[in-house]
Amino acid sequence: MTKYEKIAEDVQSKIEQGEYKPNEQIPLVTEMCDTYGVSKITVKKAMDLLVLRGLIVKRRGAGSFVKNIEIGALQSFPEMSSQLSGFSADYANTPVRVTSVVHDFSIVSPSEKVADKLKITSGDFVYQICRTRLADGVPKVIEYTYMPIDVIPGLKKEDVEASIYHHIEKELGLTVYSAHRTVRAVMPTVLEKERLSLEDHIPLLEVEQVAFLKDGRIFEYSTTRHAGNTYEFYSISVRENA
Amino acid sequence: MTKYEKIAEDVQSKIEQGEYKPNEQIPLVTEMCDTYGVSKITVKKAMDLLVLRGLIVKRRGAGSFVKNIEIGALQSFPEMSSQLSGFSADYANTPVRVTSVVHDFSIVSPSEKVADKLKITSGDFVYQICRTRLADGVPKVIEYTYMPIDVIPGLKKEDVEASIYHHIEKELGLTVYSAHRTVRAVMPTVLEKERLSLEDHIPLLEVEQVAFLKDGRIFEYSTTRHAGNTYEFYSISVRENA
DNA sequence: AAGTGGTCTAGACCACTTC
DNA sequence: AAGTGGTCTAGACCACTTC
Repeated sequence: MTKYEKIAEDVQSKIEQGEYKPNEQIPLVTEMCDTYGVSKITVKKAMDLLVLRGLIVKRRGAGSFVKNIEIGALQSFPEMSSQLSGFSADYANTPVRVTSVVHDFSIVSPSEKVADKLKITSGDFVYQICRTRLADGVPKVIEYTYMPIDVIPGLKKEDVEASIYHHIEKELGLTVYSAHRTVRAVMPTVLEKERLSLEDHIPLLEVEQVAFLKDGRIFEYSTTRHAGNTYEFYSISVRENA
Repeated sequence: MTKYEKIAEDVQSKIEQGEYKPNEQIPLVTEMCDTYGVSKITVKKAMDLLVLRGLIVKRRGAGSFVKNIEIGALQSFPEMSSQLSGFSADYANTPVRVTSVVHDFSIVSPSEKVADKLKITSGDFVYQICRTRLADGVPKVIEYTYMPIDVIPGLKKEDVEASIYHHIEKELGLTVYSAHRTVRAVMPTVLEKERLSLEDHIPLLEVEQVAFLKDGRIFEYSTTRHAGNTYEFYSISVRENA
């Protein structure tokens, strides 16, 4: 772990512990340089991370301050906002038991749309996966996933039943890097309504995603449809020239 | 504009113009130092901006590469993802005419929930605004907005009929800094269905937002409900230790 | 006028990829 | 072994806020 990551963690934990309270000023850059024994630019880089996480605001000429937000929400918030680790990880630190019903796990030639999203040709093969994910037995979301078999080799039924991200990061040693998402409100199909055990007239939150590995390759095109009354999508936007 | 902003703009425009193509390597950091006559860390800062915008990936030991994405989508994408400028700005560079129907513009004591979101007491007053926004006469979204009158003084009916953000940034000289958002799928109420001229069984995308000024003050709590078939929410997530 | 954070440099050293 | 980007420093100078 780098120095700036350590400093960011330390300050974040002090905010979470209530040592630095909402609206309160945090120590000056120069003080932190002394405290942590680093240069100014390293402190700045650490604090920039906390700005991106939505925890502090910096005001040139005045100092840096804890944002006036729900501290209780912090534990989940920063993680939710990047959301690069999949459904299983959302519940990793909870007692909730995650299971999957696999409706489809096959290798097919991609449709034109899927090939276009994955930036492959229709001659390449892809995994086609459809799963319902359940939390403590309650269906939460239906996932439609496509992954090039060249990029994610060796995917097995067991992985699909458990966690695909585990296979990618732990078995293959690849790193999930970024995701481009589009979110919309939709109505379920008859089949989805049944699979999610939905009442009438419950909308779904659809998240369409193209996901990239650290080496720049696209490894996934997926559409997830979340039962509207049980899922929220979080996002923190910050001016670039913060 | 700073050096790193200029460099980021230059490289981004070269990507948009197709001079640097998807999957192609962009010039080395050392080359860019020569090209732009700056130090390494300035080039790095510029390229970090493009990483956050989802345009490039950087690979230590190998170089930096244009992401394999739709270049055509770029014009809208980076702006959409920060979305800090309101509905009017979304259409600022288009020929679309934005209008508003103001259903409510009053000053009230906030409910407990609103006071909590705005971090004020129920003794403070807030503007309570409900508007339907239309693009070329077609209703697109209903906004429910609350703003403390102390933070945004002098808001008038004309501002609410035109652009509130214009009043905030141009009249008051304040800067919108960041927003924390929660997105869900919901069904319209009977009234919303009428105001948005919706067919039966069309869901809405609800965006609940707490927005901050550069000086750290919360200036807005709003809920916007977008007609589901006409609105998409974009988001780019990137690993922090990119 | 004093104090804050922001930008930028030149350069040392390091982690990682590629060959 | 050679080449890539990443981290970090010490310090100069600047933009902005506060008094």
